[in-house]
Amino acid sequence: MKLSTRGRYGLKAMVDLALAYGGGPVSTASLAAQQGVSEAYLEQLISALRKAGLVTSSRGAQGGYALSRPPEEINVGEILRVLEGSTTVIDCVGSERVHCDNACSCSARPLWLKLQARINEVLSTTSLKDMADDYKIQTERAVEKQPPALQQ
Amino acid sequence: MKLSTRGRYGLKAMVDLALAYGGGPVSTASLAAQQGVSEAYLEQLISALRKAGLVTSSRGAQGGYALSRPPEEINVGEILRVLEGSTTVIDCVGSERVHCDNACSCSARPLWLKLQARINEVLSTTSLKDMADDYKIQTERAVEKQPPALQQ
DNA sequence: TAAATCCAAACCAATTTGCTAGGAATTGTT
DNA sequence: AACAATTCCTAGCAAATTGGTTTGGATTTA
Repeated sequence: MKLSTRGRYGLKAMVDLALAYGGGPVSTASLAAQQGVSEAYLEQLISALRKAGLVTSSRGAQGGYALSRPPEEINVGEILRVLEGSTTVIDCVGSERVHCDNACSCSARPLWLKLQARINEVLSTTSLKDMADDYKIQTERAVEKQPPALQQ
Repeated sequence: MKLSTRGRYGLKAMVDLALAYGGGPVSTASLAAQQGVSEAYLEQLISALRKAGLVTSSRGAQGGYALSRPPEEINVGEILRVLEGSTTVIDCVGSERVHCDNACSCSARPLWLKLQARINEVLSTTSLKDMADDYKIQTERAVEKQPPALQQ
């Protein structure tokens, strides 16, 4: 039931893009640096997100990536579905109708359906904006506790 | 985020034991036959559940396994935790306090906590009795739709 | 034209998954 | 006492997955 590093790194990179939304494109180098993951690996993840239409890219010097839509219009479920392949806890409860020949007599099916419904609820109602906002509040609070930064 | 076959087979075996609760012990052979899984493999799963104290065993001929407690006192979370090792979607949100050095600055942490809370809610409030009851209703309904069985 | 960047594909090591195989110990039945 | 049914224990193994690295471009812009 674990999420893989793809989901973790990739989602956090998307939050970074949400925080930078409106500004210029962000390079993989800078995204990777923030998480301590290799640029090449993160590039693979972002590339998948681009193919799925969630981010746009601009090539060449000063290029990079940006969200293709405003952060409030991208939810976590979409992102994780791309990165993890699927967000279902078991194949036979997905919308893709993976056939399970004894679905109607499976003693665990009601549980899987209920569990998946709760998961989907969280994933579909949380947007990148929500995450970015949470993060801003979090870091603001951390700053308050720090001694004031030196003024230039 | 997928559950493994351990969780699926093992949990369904536990439901079978719940349905047989009060009667004599059930052998792995009969548990395995119902799911079309090998006896040897299912044995490993049940063995883990026994070591965790969820089932009791009686050796020798006519032996087998039984729930160690009434079905309403065993919840799904306990079972899956044994079979899958853990039911957390990511290590740093478990009760085991796996250290994550940037927990307080992680932009995804609020999401993981929320997601995990919903999952835990389902797993801790669903008992084996609930599953067995659902299953009984399900099969009764199936029987209604069938032509009546021959009377002896 | 050189630096920065995206893009694609192959390759690799380690781990996990999903089993199989074999035998030892225990217990009810005959 | 013999035996058949059963749990119990351990080891091994092939395939898939994970978590990357490596290589080699292709493209764009300062």
